Amino acid sequence: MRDTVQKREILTFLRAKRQHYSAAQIYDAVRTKVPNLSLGTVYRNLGHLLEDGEIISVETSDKCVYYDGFIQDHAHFVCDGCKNIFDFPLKMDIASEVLDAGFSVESEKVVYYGKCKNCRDARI
Amino acid sequence: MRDTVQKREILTFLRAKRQHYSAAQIYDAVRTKVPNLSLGTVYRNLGHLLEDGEIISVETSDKCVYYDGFIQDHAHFVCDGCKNIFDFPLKMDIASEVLDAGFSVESEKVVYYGKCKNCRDARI
DNA sequence: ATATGTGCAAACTGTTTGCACACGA
DNA sequence: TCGTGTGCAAACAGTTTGCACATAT
Repeated sequence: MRDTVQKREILTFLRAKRQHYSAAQIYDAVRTKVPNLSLGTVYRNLGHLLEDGEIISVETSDKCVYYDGFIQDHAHFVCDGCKNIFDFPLKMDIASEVLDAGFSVESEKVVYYGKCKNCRDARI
Repeated sequence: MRDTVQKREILTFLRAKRQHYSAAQIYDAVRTKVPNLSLGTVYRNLGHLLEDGEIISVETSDKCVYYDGFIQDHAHFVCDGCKNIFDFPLKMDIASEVLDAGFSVESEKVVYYGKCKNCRDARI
């Protein structure tokens, strides 16, 4: 896997803040650094980075995938109100039945849905 | 919410087996009962059923959503090899930090990724 | 030098929607 | 009857891909 400006800037952007971005948001942001970046390139790089485990993805009920440069195990909370995604620690044991069944677990995703404090208080 | 043949057959189909189906698979299957069913109707009904909590959805890394008529809390295991989705018990405490933060959790989704026993043995 | 990445645009795929008609209550 | 659901087809949005060119190694 070759080292290109595009890939480097995408990864730098995703690592800069502990937030979660769609491909389109990444495209818009990174284009300020790499003006004629194309969306196809964003998708291709996100694919590579996912495969290499340099980023993770969050599938919400939303129609698009969100990407996360913070790759330590953690759970996500998706707010029904403001649609923000929050990180939370993950203290979870893989159900022993999975291992008993002879399955090998490579990764796990935990997503909570509900209302964050702000939206709950504001009744959004 | 009105009681229609289409809705009833979709729900019956999803409840018949403890499996997970895409909208297209549901469409194909239910069309044997309701010959001129349309895919739009399938999507509209899946939307209603989800809202009413009569079914749940599983977002895998796949591009389409899978629907599940078994709605007791449980985790899903998505096999990288055969792409099958398996059910497992969910024994998980919501991270206390979520509640401490004043967030209200309405639902949670836990998905494991890896290889099921067959695919692991067969090295698929 | 050469294989891999890029930009661009077109293609693809799952999903949504507007409309006229059908049907459940 | 009247409001909601349906079938159909077209529209949509996110994502993928083929191609010719560029670039990292």
